[in-house]
Amino acid sequence: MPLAQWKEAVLQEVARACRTAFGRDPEGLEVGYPPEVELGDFAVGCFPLARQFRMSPAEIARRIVEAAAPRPPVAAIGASGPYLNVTLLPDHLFGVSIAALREAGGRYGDSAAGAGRRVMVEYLSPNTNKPLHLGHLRNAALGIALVRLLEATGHHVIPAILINDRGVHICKSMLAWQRFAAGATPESEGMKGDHFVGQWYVRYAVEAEKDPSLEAAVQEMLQRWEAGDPETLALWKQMNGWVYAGFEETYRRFGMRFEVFYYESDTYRLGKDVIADGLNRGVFARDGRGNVVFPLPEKPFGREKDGSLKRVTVLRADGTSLYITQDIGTAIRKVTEHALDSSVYVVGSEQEHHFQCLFAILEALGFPWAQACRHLSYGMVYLPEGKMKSREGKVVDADDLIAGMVELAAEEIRRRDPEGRLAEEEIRRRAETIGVGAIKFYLLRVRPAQSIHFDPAESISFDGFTGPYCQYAYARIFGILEKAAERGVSEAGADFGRLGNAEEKLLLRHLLEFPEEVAAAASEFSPARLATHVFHTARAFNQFYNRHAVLQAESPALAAARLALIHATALVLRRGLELLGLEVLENM
RNA sequence: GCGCCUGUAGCUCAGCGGGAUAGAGCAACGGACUUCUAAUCCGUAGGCCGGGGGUUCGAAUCCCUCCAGGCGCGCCA
Repeated sequence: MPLAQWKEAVLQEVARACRTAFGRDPEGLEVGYPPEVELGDFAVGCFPLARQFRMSPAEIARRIVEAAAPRPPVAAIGASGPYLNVTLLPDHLFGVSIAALREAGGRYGDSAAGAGRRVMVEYLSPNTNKPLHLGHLRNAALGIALVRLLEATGHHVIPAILINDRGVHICKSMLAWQRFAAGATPESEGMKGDHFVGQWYVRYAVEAEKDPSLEAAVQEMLQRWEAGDPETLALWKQMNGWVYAGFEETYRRFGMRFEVFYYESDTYRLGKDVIADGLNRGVFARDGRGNVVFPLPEKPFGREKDGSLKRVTVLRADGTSLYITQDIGTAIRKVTEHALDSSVYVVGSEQEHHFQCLFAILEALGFPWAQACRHLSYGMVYLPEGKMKSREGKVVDADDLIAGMVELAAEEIRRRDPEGRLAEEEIRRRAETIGVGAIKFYLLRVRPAQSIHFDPAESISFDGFTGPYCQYAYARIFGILEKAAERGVSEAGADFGRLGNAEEKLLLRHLLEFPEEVAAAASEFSPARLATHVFHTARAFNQFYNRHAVLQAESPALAAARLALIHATALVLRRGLELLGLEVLENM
């Protein structure tokens, strides 16, 4: 981590000057950056020293500068009010940093904070009665990025999905198909399986409006399903099979990957034994109606109006289970089957209370890993008209959105290739990477806690703070590297002492900060933080690119140094985008 | 009623373990392609950082309070 090394060098040099000036080591100093790169590479505010030396920070800064006798890698220390601005020798700063970065290669930015820890990340909980929508894509984008971020920080990550494949809602599409489809299949209709089934779910709602008796028929079907009626199970399996085939396509296209699939039809019976055991041990209690309840600790949950502890019902009096019953069972099953240290749930913020309860219960049951479990909560995705409601048909379908974005990207590619040199296959390949990347970046660029107001016009933009902007910067660098090879320009003989203009310094700073940003994004569960940094890096490159020539630089030694700098930039952009779940293109 | 989240430029957002003149992107206006890809860059304009109080040498950032919006608050999932 070269950045830590530079900061340490800065602190040591400041400390040395401080000893000369005051005869004592400074305490509590931190290294930051000056507001303008021209002022220096690093900055140290002298505020913490005011108490120590009983002097104004500005006066302390002045005296330290007076006493400074900079040694490599420090080139100069200047004072600006209460701040010390430290400039490093460019051949050290650029040379060492770039060498370290190139050495790390595709693993630059990785760390070992989570080494040895096994964590399951569960994301996306689709229902098998309708296709995925925009909300699922936000969930997926966050899940994909979180998996990669945790891996980059040394965790062993097991990506998992929980599929809601049973219940009344599933029976509705089954019933509608049975009554009205006349044997139609996805194949016969030429439809993607999940869309095909979703169509019958919608049809049910339409028909139930006209014929209230369908409600009872659905309940009956659910009972047959629970009783294990072979015919019902066969239909259920067939229709779910169609849906899974459709989902598979969307998973693949959006880059979702799951190692473990949990099905609610398997897990919905779990948890009862644990609850019985907890009841015996006094973790749970029975309320007046015979329900098994868990009294929520006052600390985070507060109390009821009457002063009693709030509680959640974990098992109904009649012994039937609830959502949380099976979640308790599934959580334990996950840990025991995969030897986990912790479990992460990527689920919408409307379930925050549910997960707080779940974790509190697991902790009360005495599971040591409960404290390490986390809920990555994210806000809603609103459409211009309001919240997405699948039953009202006001949704943005995931497949439609992806296809639309890919098509827009293809149009843009064709517009930039008026002579039609690109093969159709190549256009499609690029459009896929750009279109999907645009969606992912759009969904990741704001903090998870923020709700997203989906703006169709803005979401299809490829300019500014977008995925394609970052991908474009990478492609530009790749173009230069390609041309360098053609022209026989290499990085050999690079003189890093010639680097150091404002654009180069700013770019290098972003490269140096990358590892910290990756670590922070992982520990804060905030891919948005990394998205911002990748964008800033791409922008810093574009600014450099527009002002300075690489291959046509004033001297071969400078050209070689710049080549090394942009090569390092490409590595950071690629890795950063990769951690966000985006792919890069060598040509756009 | 209670809990959590959110409130920063016309719009969408970043910054919020306090520190130099509050930053982007979009939209608007004006510039830059004979030169490594203009999906780019530069410039102009646009802010009582929701209101009020407090802590501090210093507050968008910490504390209190109020206002507005969202989500949730045992026996739905």
